[in-house]
Amino acid sequence: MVTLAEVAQHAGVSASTVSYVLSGKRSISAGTRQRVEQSIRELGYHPNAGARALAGKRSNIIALMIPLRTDLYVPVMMEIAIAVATTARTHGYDVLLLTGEEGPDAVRRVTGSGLADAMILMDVELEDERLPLLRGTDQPSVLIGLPADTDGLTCVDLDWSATGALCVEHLAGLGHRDIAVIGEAPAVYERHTGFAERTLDGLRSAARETGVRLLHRPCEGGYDAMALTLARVFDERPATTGFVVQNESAVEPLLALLRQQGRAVPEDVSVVAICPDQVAVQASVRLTSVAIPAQEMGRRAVERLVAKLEGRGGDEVVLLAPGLTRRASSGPAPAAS
Amino acid sequence: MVTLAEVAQHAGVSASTVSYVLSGKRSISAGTRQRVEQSIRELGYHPNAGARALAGKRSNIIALMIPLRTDLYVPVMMEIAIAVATTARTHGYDVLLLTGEEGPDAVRRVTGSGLADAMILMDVELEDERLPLLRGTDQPSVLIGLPADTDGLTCVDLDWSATGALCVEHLAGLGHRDIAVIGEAPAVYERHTGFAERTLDGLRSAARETGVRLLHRPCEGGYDAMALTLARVFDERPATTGFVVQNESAVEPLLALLRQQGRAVPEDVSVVAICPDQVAVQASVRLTSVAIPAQEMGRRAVERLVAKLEGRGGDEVVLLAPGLTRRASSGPAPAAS
DNA sequence: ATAGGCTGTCGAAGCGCTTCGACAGCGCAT
DNA sequence: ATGCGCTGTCGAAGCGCTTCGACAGCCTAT
Repeated sequence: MVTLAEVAQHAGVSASTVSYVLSGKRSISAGTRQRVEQSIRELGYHPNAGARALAGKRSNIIALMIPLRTDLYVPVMMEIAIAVATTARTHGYDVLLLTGEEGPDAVRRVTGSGLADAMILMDVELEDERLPLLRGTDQPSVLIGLPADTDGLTCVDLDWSATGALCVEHLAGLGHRDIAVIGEAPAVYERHTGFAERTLDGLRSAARETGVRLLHRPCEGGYDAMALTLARVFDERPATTGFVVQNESAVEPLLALLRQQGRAVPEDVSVVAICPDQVAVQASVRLTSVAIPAQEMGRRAVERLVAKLEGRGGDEVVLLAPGLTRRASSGPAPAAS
Repeated sequence: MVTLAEVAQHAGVSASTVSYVLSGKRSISAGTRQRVEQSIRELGYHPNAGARALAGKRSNIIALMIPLRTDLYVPVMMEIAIAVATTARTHGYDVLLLTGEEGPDAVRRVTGSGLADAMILMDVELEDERLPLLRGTDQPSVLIGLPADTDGLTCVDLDWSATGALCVEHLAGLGHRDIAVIGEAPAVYERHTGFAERTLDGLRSAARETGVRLLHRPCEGGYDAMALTLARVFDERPATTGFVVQNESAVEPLLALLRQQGRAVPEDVSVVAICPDQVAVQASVRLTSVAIPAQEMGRRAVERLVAKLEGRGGDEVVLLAPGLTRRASSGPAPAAS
């Protein structure tokens, strides 16, 4: 393994000079710089990460804590993770992957050991047990998701409340008066995951304002669960003509069931999904949807974090504005029969 | 930040003693050990990762290189990544997340800087450009996937050839004589991803042995692409009664289309999928499937890697035996009309 | 009683880097 | 011609840990 000292010797300068060439923290004459850079290339030098972290007091690593559960929004999580990794690299950081499994201990371990300079937390619950630790340390962090109390925290999230409202407004504008919401699995609500509850708030208040009747039913993914839920919905509200689907894995089952029951989309029933665009366009009916901007969430989280690491900017809550794309699954409400 | 020296002082011993308590590399009297452990707890000490890496010449980090593409097998990738992270933790390692984006450079960077002690590569192509680097370094690595030449490499993968064979044998055993294979997207074959080609080999040789006619068609995910592919299949081979689907995101569209065309599953047409079990049971017809054991692949990869890091065991190719689970989507071939 | 071997602990060196203060050499203003 | 401030480079200290050799004290075999 090539060391700084070897590079220095090869270039005929001192170790500190090489270090300054690398960091740019002091001015170096053009000639020296070139000689050093040449030596670095010739020897294939890579600075040793451990030594760097020890001497420089920063590891250039960002920890990313992803949920252990694979039941929820897998493609979204994956996309966020990849966006985080890619964006981090463009800022010179690597990403350490932590699973939610260790919980608060992972936070303690990482901050305590200097393994990472900062962390990004996903799947934040309203009263997350990791939050007190984050508030109690001076290590920068960013949450993807919004807890109940954002005081002293930096958060990046889709504006779920506005997302919910957008869905209802779209359907209401098309004349639908009875709307059913196919929600996330019950476990998601029990866990008090912020986005689910906020979406519901948005849906409800928009329903109130537009005078629409709203029926919300949590639903596991999959065909059987959806069949059961759908039967109950039409049982309770036979006049339902609009659906808002939040659970990605309930979308295709819903469409299949509606087709099977002879309800045409969008002639008889309109469907709006909250899901990544890719899912919306690949479905059996091209779905009117509000996109979950996973990539942007990951990117923005890293950018906020890097800003904090560089001393720019403090705590802030970034809420991304939702956008609805109209596709083939929504249309005017059928004339009342 | 608490240091080793502070712990030592607090416990009334020397720094090296504390170090030996932590590492267990020399015997320590019970009394001393207890006093040291007590001090560690009281002070909330966490060893500094950088210093440890520098002095100990190992970072206790495993690098995991995942594909940048989000078009392929996302849930499988995610599940593997999580299994890797979890298993690594049980062996005392953390996981660094690299995206394929940097390609071979990432390998150089990580091995050169001592950032990670070892690496796991996913999405390995038959002639992967990262392989020469791996062969040329003494840093241990494990591939998830099988390149053309496995000499000097350790690989973990599902036995895709046997997987393909299993699918055909199952359908042939049920009396199907004409089988269509809905493959991965064309891009996957063009990239020469090993698993796709190997599966095809397995399918073909089993078809030869069982005297079954096989039609293979690559297919993008989504409803529209599937519709096109399906039309072509029945056009070319009207007598097709069996389907093997490798592309996860083509499964549900296929089922919907068959239903729409009045072909009952499994009475008229049988479907076997190659996908994670979760997908198979959540589909609109519970699918007969060969599972992709994502978790086990991740776990096994880490275990091989840790073995190599500890000097146990050398290169080895681990092929996991596939298992077919019969569910509701396959049945006897209909009597020839 | 004495030599030899353990066991448990310590001090010091060193891992490869960053960074601070020092200073040589230069050009400029006086 | 002298002094001053720059610019570019260097040497040394130190980051927090691991590990090696040394050695004190004790037990066992002679």
